[in-house]
Amino acid sequence: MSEKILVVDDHILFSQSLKGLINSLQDFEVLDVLKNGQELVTYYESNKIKPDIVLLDIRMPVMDGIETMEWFKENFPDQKVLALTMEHEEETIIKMLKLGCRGYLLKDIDPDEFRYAMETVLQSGYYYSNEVAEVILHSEDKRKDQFTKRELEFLHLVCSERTYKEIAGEMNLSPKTIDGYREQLFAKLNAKSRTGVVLYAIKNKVVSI
Amino acid sequence: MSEKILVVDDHILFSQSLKGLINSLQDFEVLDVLKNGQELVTYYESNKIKPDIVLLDIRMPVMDGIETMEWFKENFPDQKVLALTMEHEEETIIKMLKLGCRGYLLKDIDPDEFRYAMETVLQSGYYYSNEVAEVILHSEDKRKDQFTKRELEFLHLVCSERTYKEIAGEMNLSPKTIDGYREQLFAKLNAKSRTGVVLYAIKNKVVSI
DNA sequence: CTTTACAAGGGGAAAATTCCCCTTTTTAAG
DNA sequence: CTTAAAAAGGGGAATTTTCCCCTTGTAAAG
Repeated sequence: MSEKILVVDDHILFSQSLKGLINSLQDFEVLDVLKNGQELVTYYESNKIKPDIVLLDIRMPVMDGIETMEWFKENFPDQKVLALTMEHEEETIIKMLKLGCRGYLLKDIDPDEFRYAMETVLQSGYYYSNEVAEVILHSEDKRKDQFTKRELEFLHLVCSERTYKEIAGEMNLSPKTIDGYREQLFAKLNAKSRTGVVLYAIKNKVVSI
Repeated sequence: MSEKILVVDDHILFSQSLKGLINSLQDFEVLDVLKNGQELVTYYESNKIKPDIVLLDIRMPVMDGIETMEWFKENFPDQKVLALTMEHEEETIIKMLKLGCRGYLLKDIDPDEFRYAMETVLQSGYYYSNEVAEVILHSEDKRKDQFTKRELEFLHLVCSERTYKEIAGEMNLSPKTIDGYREQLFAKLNAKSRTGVVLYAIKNKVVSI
């Protein structure tokens, strides 16, 4: 009896190719190939066969992987979902895992490991590649470097063309306090200029533009 | 007689899946699957069968797609190469085409169109998807707003923690000249601070981080 | 109780950025 | 030929950012 797989990825060439590969694996068959989270919601809302595993990309238009995981958490919290993506950014990995994702696969995984990952999830419920395990291991450490509420507020304003004086006005603070926050961010981010802070914030997706 | 394809992509799951799909197409067969430009150079330097088409990803470690195209231009200028990538950044598209790439495929192409693209390249030499054709059509317009060579050089250095004085040293210019360039960028980008310039450059993917 | 973290703030000044007024030379397009 | 663009650069100064030295008060944890 075949394990049923649903593939959700907007890169059609990839998803169709992957369908071929999965169908060539003994014990696995692809139920359908969907292009985004919205199509998946529609699929679940119709009386179609539910899959054993959902392979879910993250970067998709209309409804992305994170949003889709949020929907699963609320509607089908036990559905086994494996992220399958190029995104190896820590924040994304942690977020997906917290939302109940059973594993996180990068697209450079080889087909044997891919098959092993699916089998592991079906048997024990979770699969972590070495890279992802590293991220989880170090994520507790990283938490120590998180920003305070006020710092984060300041950081968002720093990533704009406002002068510090203007930022002080917006936050109802003295320019001297702003200078204090600037100093705190410099220390935390090992930055030596506002530009450095901005580059860090955007690069690490603390702030989006 | 089958058309011979070489797949160059570091995402193994994708490339192995794609191999399966291509091999399932009548008249096509995959010679080999390589992980980066360096592996491809090694392949060409050995006495192996040359492919009819190379499917080449851009973002790869060790030797990327651009570098690989440069190698082809110098060593096998007539080799038919199709870019196959997620990168829909205009600068990248133009660069690849200028280096002799016969077509530029995005990974959200469907398998039928994919097959048609390969057939078109084999027959007439070139294939452009609608999206890429748009880029080419508008790239002449855009050139009017493009940065000069020196401005671009400066812009990349601005998106760093170097002081203008340091940038002047790196570009072998006077700080007054740097100030001139700063002014030029401010005018072109309607910016009023270095932070504004940095935000624009990153947002519009003129500079990547 | 002490210590730490967070929030808010000060004095003073050096360094960096921005601004405002220009210049000359070379090259390419009309 | 003229004009515009690109490249390189200058004097001078105001504004902003960064730096270095601190402070107090509150809340939470040990």
